[in-house]
Amino acid sequence: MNNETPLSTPSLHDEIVGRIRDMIFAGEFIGGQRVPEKLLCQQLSVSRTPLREALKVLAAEGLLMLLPNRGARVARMTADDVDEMFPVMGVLEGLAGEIACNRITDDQIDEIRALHYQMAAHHKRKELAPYFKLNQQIHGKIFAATRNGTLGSIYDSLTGRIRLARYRANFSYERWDQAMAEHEEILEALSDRDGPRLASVLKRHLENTCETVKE
Amino acid sequence: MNNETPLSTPSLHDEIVGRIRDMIFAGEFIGGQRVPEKLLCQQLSVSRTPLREALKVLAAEGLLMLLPNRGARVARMTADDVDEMFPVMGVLEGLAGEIACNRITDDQIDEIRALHYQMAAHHKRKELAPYFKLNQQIHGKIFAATRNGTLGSIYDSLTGRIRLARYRANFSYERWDQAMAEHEEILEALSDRDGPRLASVLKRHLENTCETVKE
DNA sequence: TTTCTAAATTATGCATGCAATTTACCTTAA
DNA sequence: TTAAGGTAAATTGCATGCATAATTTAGAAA
Repeated sequence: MNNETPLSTPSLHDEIVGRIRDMIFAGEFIGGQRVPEKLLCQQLSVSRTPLREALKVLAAEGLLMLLPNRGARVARMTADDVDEMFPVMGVLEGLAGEIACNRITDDQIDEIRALHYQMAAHHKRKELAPYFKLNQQIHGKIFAATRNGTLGSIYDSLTGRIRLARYRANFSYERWDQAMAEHEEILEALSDRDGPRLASVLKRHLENTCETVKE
Repeated sequence: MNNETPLSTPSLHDEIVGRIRDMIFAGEFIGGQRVPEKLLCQQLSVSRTPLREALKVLAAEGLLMLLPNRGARVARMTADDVDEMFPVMGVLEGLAGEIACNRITDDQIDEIRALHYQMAAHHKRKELAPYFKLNQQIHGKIFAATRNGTLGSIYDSLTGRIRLARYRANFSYERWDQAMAEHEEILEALSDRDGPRLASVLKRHLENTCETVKE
């Protein structure tokens, strides 16, 4: 028994859900291959019951496929799936932009501005990974500023599933520069609290992202 | 052991999820009161393991609240929750209208037309329950016509949660007439495959619905 | 050597049992 | 009579065990 982490008292299965989710995002079992319960039990040092409960939840989230009597597989995202998701993301981002402009506080704008400049620095130095992380945080903060939990959780779920698609296929520096320019505009629209403009920039920005993701 | 229903072979917990969902929608345990596992086990004649798996899934869907060591409760929808959900529904309906107009087949329009006239008949006779059912089916068919599973499942999830709110508070016949008129327009726009118009009608229609639901 | 079949192994689905936490009840004191 | 405390019952969380379905492996025939 290795004590990787104590797995503190409150609700073990929730903890497990989070851990497996992280493992999925870390790409630990890509390829849509079978994930034996026993193996996960050993890795997380829990028994099968809470593990199986966690698998059900993750399947409901769309991160896993559960085939009856045939175990769990990481959901594989097809190009069609991604095509389906982007228009939905588009209207959600647009709505988030509108609402955020009405509700965001000055402090929140400052936070986003800070992240933005950090991100710009990473862009300048062509540091892709930290750029992506900041990018994600900024979009997350915009959704947080809407103070609409429903909107936020749907967005999180969609971005999570999109992360399953192994992308950055035909990534180009040109597109990256474009994305960065769009982010400048996003920050401007947000500072001006110009809802319609923010919505339209976000939508355009997403279409750009979509093209990048879709190879 | 009563054999209420055979619970056929393929995946018991899925069956349970569906059944409990139906029970929730049927309003069997409203009020946000504790739902003892044992009781459900008896009612569904299953053991606790698959039942608990089902509860986790329903909690992930947002239909149940799971308090650690304190059992499951039906999620109670506050007015704020509904306020959050409607703008999201709005953009989703709008998007669905746009996409549906591009993709819907003549046969699908005919199906919706048939449902529409049935619904109109129920409206004329002031038969509320069948009206609601048809209404729901029509909106469902519009989403189905988009052939966008992501969009459809998010919509289903939201409508499901809205159904938890005990509404028809200040229902008025005037509003009902208005809703019916909007449905006429919906059918027209769909027949003309006029995406922007359909999107705008659906949005207006939803705002009307929203007012009705929110008392 | 290849392929088909069948047994053995493994994994999944569900039921049950035990420990821990919560809830209900009852006693006791103010 | 009410409030507080403690004990008992019930409920939840997790582990384990057994039955069934799936997969792998071994063997035999072509």
